[in-house]
Amino acid sequence: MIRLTKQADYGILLMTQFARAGMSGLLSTTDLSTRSRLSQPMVNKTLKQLQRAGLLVSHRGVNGGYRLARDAGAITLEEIIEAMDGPIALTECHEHTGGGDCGIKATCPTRVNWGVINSAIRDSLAGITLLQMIHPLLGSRRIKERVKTNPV
Amino acid sequence: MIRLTKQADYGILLMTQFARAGMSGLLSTTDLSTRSRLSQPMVNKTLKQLQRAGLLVSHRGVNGGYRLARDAGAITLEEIIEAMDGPIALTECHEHTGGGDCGIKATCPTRVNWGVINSAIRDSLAGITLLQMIHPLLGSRRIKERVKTNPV
DNA sequence: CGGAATCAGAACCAAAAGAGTTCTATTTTG
DNA sequence: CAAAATAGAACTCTTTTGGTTCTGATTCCG
Repeated sequence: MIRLTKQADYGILLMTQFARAGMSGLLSTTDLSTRSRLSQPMVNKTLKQLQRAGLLVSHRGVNGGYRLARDAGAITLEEIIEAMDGPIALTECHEHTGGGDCGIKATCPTRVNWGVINSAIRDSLAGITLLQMIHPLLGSRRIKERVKTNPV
Repeated sequence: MIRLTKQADYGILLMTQFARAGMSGLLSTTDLSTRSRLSQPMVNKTLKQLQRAGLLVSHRGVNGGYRLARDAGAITLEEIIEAMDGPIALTECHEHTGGGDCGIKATCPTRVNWGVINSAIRDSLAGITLLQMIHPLLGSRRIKERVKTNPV
């Protein structure tokens, strides 16, 4: 089953909370834990990962918390998912990071197609911003139209 | 990490072998095991799943084997992947089969977007046929162009 | 200055999923 | 009937995922 991990799901959920709070909204782990009904340790872990990926900035100490590192319109689903789950690539031989090598890379006849497929999927996710996620009707109408008129 | 399971990978690999053999090519488990360097039990398991999904037809008995149920141009990656891995849906609440229900389905603000994203990905995979997979340069040039001019 | 609140990072454990093998039918051919 | 092949299920081992816990560092505020 091709599916996002729960981690990535949580990441997106929490990021939309930040998006609603705006650039200046500083939210702590406990804030978000009550808002999202996720356990505090889970929220904590997730936020730390998003911070390490540069999507959130942190402020320690009393009254600390996290806030968006960039405007919600400049953060895409692709970034959030990659921050949580690692590179998006359906096949190992096409990871961005270039790790896998199946041995027949140079001559593999289907390799070229996989590259295209992977980037199609990445582009789909890179085309959705946090801002669009919190304005579903507006965002999706635009996307739906594009998809309908331009099937891959 | 968003990734195909090995099962799906094997499924695609074996299906391309059938595509090369043509509609009338009858291949047995042992044939494919030697061709693909996969273990015989693994090939066996994979082919059985593809048969159950209606992508291959089987012939039992001596000199038996499998062959394509349809023309290679009429079989898509989406079908193969769904046959092996189950429904393609990044989020549980959007499975084709309508299983998951998170409880806030009716009001979930990001639900609409996920539907769009999922179908964009499904469409990407439904747009690639087995025939295109065995003619990589031809197939991918066409797709690449579409993707470039029409980002989702 | 000291304690409380908050983030940082790593280690750890249990549950679930994935990968692969084995075993027992059933069907077909010669 | 024997051999060759698929059909289907069960089973084990490993890896991944989901989640918690523990220790340490930083900042604010009385």
